Amino acid sequence: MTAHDVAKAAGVSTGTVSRVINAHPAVAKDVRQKVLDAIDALGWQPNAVARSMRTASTRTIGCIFSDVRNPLYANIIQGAEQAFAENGYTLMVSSSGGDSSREAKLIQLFASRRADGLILSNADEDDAAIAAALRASNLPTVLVERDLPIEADSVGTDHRGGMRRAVEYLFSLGHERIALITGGRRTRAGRERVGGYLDAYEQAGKTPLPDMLRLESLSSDYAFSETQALLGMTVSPTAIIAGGNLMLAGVLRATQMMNVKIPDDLSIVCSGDTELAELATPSVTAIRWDLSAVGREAAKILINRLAGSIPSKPVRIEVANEIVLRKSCALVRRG
Amino acid sequence: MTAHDVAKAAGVSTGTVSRVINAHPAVAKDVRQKVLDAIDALGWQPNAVARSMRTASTRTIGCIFSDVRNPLYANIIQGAEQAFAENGYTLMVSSSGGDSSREAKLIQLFASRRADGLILSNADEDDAAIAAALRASNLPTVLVERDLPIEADSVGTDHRGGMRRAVEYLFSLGHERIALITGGRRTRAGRERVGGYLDAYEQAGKTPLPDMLRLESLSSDYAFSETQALLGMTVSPTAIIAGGNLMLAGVLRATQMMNVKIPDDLSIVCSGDTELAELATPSVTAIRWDLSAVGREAAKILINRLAGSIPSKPVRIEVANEIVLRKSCALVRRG
DNA sequence: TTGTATGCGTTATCAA
DNA sequence: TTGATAACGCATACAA
Repeated sequence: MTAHDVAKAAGVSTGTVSRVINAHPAVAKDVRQKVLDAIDALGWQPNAVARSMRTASTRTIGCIFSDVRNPLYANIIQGAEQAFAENGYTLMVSSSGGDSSREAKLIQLFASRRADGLILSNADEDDAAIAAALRASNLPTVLVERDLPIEADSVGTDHRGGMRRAVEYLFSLGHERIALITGGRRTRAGRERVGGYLDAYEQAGKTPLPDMLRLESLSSDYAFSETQALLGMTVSPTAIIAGGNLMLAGVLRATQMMNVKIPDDLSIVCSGDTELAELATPSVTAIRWDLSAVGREAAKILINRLAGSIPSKPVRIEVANEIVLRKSCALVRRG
Repeated sequence: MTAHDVAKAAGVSTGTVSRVINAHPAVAKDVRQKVLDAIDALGWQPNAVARSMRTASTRTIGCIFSDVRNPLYANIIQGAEQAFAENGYTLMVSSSGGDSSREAKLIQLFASRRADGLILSNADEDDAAIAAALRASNLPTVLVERDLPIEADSVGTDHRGGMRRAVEYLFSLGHERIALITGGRRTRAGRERVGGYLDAYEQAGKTPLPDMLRLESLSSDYAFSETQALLGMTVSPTAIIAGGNLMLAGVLRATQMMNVKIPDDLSIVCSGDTELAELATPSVTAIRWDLSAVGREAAKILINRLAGSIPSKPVRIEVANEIVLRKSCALVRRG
């Protein structure tokens, strides 16, 4: 079933069929109707592959994240998909498992599939192979929570400000020994979180104990083991910040196992709001932002960029965050 | 940059270039090397669109779920993606928002994009437009947790058995008034859950009170309002089963708000294990199964079907489930 | 073993 | 306003 069949059925040429489905103005009304009737009768749909071949556009966007199961990325994907779908784009998604070399391969894969653009949140900003693959692919790219040495648009949230306010809030409750468990040292998001933490200490004229910083991984398991280690110290933290939305689970597993009373013995704040934070007992104070909006903004930028309707200078969008006060934080115990 | 450029650089014809990248045996070793060198030097990658045009295969699979943010689907997608990626397939994902007419459009979209196959978990099995679109598309399809009047492979878990065992477990604790809050009446999964519940009652020679069944929606909000309604009844349930993995949050919101003591005042079981079930206080007994395996099995079936290595008769795979006993269930209070 | 030539189903250019 | 025709980049049948 091709445009040729439709043309024959409607008694016109394939060119006219093409003009009709592409809403070309120069088609007589009655001819147009004849073609539409034939399309209906035959149930023809244009072959998108052939169309892509001719137009050099697939209306397809490649998405690369470490893991689509992470609600952080699932929400971003959902927001992006909605905006893209409204504009006739389809999303190809892939999980890299946080493997940088796989990410480079995926960039090449999407390039060979002739995606029109890319949404990328890669594992390691310092891996030159990623930037190189991106440059070689020549694909318009929106980075999510990342910074790379290429000309690319980017979207993210203000992790630095959010973390600074979280620490300041804990200061206001009298906490001084605030542990930060997080990862992503080689990503903008990770660096900003640590930066915000240090900013708060510096502005308050305080110095954090170095062993309060646990910066090696964003995994739940890491949060679990580091929480145990922190709480086992002779000078242990009075508050823990879980800087990554998978980590609260690990912190809670550890505190439940060790029978630590929240917030009496320990205050907890997490970065990234989840149902777990809301419904845990006690509920957990969180740094929250609109994840769908991150995806939506990324999509909007890419759509506009592909339409040529924004200047070549890279665009940066920051989605605001806020602290949701719940019941996991209390005044630090004296003595 | 095309195969032509590579051919010129290597001093061969495009046919030879094609044979090299497709591992055709009839290529001399030295010629092969020359071509590989040229490919390397030029950094050429075959255009997948042109290749698809010629081979009538895109090595692309369309995925249609109600919402990729639902961990149920996110996990399935992840499992499927892994198996597909290993076989050179790329996933196109889309969320329908549970809108049947959008699902039909998505089926057509993926058909026009010439996906090689489909993974589908649609909202309403009774909507004839879905089956019609599927038949018209002629795409090999694997249904996930669904049954449709078409010849299609399917994957799912044993909801009937899982639910039956959950009810039997509650019987063993002395519960008689067990409420079931769930939805998906027009899906296999939903019907099986209700079937399992009724099976258990029948086998025990008991009859459930009709108002213990709340079967209108799988949403968290529905679970919230129905839990409130159930607990407000004069003859209220002593146990609630949340039959859908988004629903536990709604049940917990309601019980927390109403200050209901779990498990003293009420026992809870949920279908679909989550971090929330594990880490809530008390932890919640759950019907659990391997979600990635569901996606992986769906992918395997499709891969084999596309390779022509399975018989035309539809394949059905059932992933086993089990009940994880936690602390949300107790002996029913007498008096 | 290799090259040549054709066609996949569109869109777009050019002529009529 | 419409039709004929030439690409798009690859894979493959056929010829050599």
